Amino acid sequence: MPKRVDHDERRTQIAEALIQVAGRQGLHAVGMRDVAAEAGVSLRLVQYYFQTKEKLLFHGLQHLTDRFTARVGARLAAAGQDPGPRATIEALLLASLPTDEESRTFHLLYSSYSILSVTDEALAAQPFIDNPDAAENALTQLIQKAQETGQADAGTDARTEAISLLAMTATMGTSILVGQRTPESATAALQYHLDRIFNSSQTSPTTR
Amino acid sequence: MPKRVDHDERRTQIAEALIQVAGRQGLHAVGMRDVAAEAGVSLRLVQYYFQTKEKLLFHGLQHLTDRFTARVGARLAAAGQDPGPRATIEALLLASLPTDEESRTFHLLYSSYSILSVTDEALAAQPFIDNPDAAENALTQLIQKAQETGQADAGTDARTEAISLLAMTATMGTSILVGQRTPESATAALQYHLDRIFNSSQTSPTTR
DNA sequence: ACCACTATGATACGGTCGTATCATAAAGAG
DNA sequence: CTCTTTATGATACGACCGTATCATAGTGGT
Repeated sequence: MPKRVDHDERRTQIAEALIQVAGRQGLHAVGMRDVAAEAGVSLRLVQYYFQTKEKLLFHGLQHLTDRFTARVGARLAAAGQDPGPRATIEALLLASLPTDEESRTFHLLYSSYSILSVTDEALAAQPFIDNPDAAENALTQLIQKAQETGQADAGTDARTEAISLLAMTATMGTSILVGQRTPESATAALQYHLDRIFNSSQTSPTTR
Repeated sequence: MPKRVDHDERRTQIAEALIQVAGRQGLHAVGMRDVAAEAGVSLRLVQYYFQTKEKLLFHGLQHLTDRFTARVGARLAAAGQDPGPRATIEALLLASLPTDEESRTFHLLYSSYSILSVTDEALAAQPFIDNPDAAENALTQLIQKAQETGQADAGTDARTEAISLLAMTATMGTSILVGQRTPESATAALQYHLDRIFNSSQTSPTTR
């Protein structure tokens, strides 16, 4: 049966299997045999494409961030072109909340990787989010822009507010994940702060 | 050498060994043999006091929350009696940040347990924080009280602000843990919001 | 003084996991 | 059409882990 097959495609398929099973059992509990079974291939094949488990985990992480980036990008595009700073921020933040199965897996695995990287220096060396400050900088600039155009209260510290929004969103995501909070209440809390930061121009309907 | 020994004391000793080694290697990586070695006892003894690893983990978690509760209580006591709502909130929040080795371990293990409980229903069934809403309710009441006495801006939603402060603090803690943020910058962001919520009565000097 | 029970040690067992080895079927090159 | 290379399968190995078993030393009760 061995035809000439696209390597990258195969690797992607296996990486997605890893993400699937990790989302189900937890990242710590996935073995190479689980991944192989989930992908519908033999254990040997997983070894063939990723020589070691460590490399598989790294690639899976990479694939996860790629998919997440694409997802956020799609949400932004869905918000329309130039939807205004507030709607843009809303799209960014709400896209990060675990509201469906895919984003739930995203959040769980991101958190798992983060916690793992505290005690695993090999993982910590991996640049596992493109740039940890990228989102922070983007939000800061959006808020500053809104302040300049009078859409946002000029009296607030844009960077601190950006940091705060991201921090809140992260914890809200985890709270949703563990069942302590509903997506609705998390969204409400975020909206509360957006209402505070931005002047009362109405919310873009496409992002609600 | 077997004297009559206090069981609870022994269990505590072993649980602390678990916390120690888990803080070093990560919760997922601790084995019973590691715990035994860390406690300076034999593997058999760990089995003797905790029949199964699951029970050991549960007890370790329990012990962790107890120590954390005691720590927060000590911080509150150190803030003096009736230090005012803002100082009390400051003490609560800052006590949760991983600023020293002990609180660093606390935060790491709490986070690990939380993430683990998403995919481990036995852990999820454990009531692993006394009451998840206890801190939220406490903060809400403190803010409300300050609003009634004019110490805080009456125009804010006390509960949402409480939720937000706790959410921010949690993420800040993780950020400090992974080295993305310094304790100082985390504190500064929290102070920013306290300054916003509370009227400009100066901060209690004992908590800075 | 002896007995029964608590406390501790040494070691073994079955399972799983990551990895390695051996084998071989298919496909492109000449 | 062979031959080399790529792709896949079956299986084995050594390590480790949680747990169980067997043994025994010390101690309190009577």
